[in-house]
Amino acid sequence: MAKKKSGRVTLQQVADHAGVSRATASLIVRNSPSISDATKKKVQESMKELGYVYDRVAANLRSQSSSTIGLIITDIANPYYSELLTGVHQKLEEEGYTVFLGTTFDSDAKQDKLLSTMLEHRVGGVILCPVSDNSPATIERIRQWNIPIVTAVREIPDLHCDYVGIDYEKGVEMAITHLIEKGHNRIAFLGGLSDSSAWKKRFEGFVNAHEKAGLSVDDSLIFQSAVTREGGSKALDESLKHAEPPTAVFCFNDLVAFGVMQRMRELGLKPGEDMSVVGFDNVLEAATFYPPLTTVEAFPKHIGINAASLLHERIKDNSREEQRIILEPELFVRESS
Amino acid sequence: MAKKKSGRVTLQQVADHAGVSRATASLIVRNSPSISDATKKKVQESMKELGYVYDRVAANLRSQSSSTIGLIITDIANPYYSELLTGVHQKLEEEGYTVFLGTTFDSDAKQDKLLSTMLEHRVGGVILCPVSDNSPATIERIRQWNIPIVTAVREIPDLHCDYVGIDYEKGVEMAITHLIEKGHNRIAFLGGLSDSSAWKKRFEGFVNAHEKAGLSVDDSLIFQSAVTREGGSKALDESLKHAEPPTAVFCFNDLVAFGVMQRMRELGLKPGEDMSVVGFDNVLEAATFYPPLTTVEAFPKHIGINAASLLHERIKDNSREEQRIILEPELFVRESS
DNA sequence: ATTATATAGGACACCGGTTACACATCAAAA
DNA sequence: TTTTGATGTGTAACCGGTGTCCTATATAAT
Repeated sequence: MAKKKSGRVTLQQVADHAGVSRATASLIVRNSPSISDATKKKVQESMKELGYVYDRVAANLRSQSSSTIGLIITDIANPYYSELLTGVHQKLEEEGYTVFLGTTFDSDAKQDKLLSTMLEHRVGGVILCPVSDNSPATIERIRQWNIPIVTAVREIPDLHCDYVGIDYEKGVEMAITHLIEKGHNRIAFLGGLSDSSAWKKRFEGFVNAHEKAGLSVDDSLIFQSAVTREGGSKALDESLKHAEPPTAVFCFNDLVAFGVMQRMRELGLKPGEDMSVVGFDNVLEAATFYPPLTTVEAFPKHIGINAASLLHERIKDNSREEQRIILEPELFVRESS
Repeated sequence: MAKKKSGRVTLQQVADHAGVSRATASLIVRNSPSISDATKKKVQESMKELGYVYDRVAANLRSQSSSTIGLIITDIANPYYSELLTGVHQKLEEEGYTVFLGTTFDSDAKQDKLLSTMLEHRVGGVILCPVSDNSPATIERIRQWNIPIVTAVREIPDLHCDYVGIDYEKGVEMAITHLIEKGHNRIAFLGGLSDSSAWKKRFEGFVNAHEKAGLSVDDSLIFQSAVTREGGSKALDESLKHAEPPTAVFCFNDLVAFGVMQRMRELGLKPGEDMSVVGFDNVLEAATFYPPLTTVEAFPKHIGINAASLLHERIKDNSREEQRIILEPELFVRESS
């Protein structure tokens, strides 16, 4: 928060310099058609000469509009989110929005604060990748503000708003079915926390695939952990302590899978040979990891683009029917399985 | 850009509801000491009841201040920048700033547009990771605006402003000296474009290390490429066409090194055995790649934190002496060499 | 009782734009 | 000649806060 006695050139100064009124100058910056070419040119020259910089903030204040949107994600260190961010940026910059970025590190409190801050900054709307457990208070606040909002990646239960995500259940089912077809029947589920909705959806897919193959799920092969490389490493250790260790592991996401595979190598195990590993997300690194990771493409960039489009639509008409876009996942089989 | 006939609650409404003047209410949101506890409480209750949201934009307009800063980077897909971003965020959120993010993809035109947009949004200052070649026009514009600005990662020649970076020359020298000590004397330099200042600095380090060891640099072992995985892959191919191929390669950065190592495996070569590879940056992935990459730590997060601090200082006093912070690089020897 | 000094709160202009509306000018239509 | 309408520009209020200055009341000091 800082003071800046800026020597900012104002529209008034431009108008004075060009010998017109401020209103006329204003019409020119917004290139209104009802201005003669002569005055237009005259004023534009004054602008250049004085080094005029348009003040979008003042303009937005008066016109009750906004040219910014907020993007709230959980962690930029996760390439999944940086790809999503790329998608959002790409789409919204086309539309002339500038993006406020905030990261929650999966903390509800932080998310709450970010939402407030962004509102205070008059964002036109928000794309929110919610934390894993949202307090009812947060949900209530969002609902009351009635600001254009699109959730992405994770859905907030009970909050009815636009949403973009993929069919996690189906994605996991594809991955597990693939492992079962490869002959595995003791498949572990590593990583994630079972109280998050993201985990629950994945788990349903996990169960479905087993059921369709006539197998039953062994609950003792479920190992929760933080959704990080380190979490994956620890979860693997736990799973290997099992009396009858799994022959294949499904990881909550690619980050966890990387941790698992790294740990396997440390223990002298070869991913893909001694044990199959599949991940979820298909971040760029998945294809270049050694061995390349079998994983489910989760289209982060597409999610970003779609979320941006939905937000743009909603900003134009906040009362329209709410929309959900669920992208179809895709399995990429590589050498880790 | 969107219109929103917001049902925003204003300070006036709060004041009316509480039976005080707008000015008094204003003093309360800024918790001025000269307000009695009774009225303070009364007004705060009105705020809660009406669901008042502070309008930082209007406040900033009047007080000629800003609570936002702009961060301009070249590419979020590069983990180096996402780590830098994390550092910036961490520091500036402490100070109460909100961050506008923009990515240039190394295009001067895009950078120019982003700078304008951010100025129009009244940012209090900008942290700029400049594109590799800045047009003189851009430089002149930045200079004229006289806005608090800190450059990071790359320096802009002729633009005198605060800067945070590392000692690239020394970093490369450490890496090359390491290779020479391992017995290599035909070392290739892969990736990057020789007209960027970042490339030139690295090259100086490359030359210095050779000179100190009494070796001469073979210009035919320099292969430029885009600073991406694909670029690295192609550069490696080129280098292998050489009549007398190198026994070790130095890569412009880790991304290039990953491309190089991936390509090596495709060709049946083992990084670290058939050919040594070193990178630059030490992104998180470097330690978990297979084989783990020998590389020079470039402290992106620290750069971010330092840049944020410098910017904060400069915003407080734009006329102070310009500062440069050059961090010392550090070599991480791993299995790729 | 009178003056001095805080203390609490109000009135009003202002930040840099936009907008509704009024007004002047000039050409074409009646 | 008067009316009509289109075109181009000015006037003044307004967006939602902050800053400056001023007044009313209470308390303390003389």
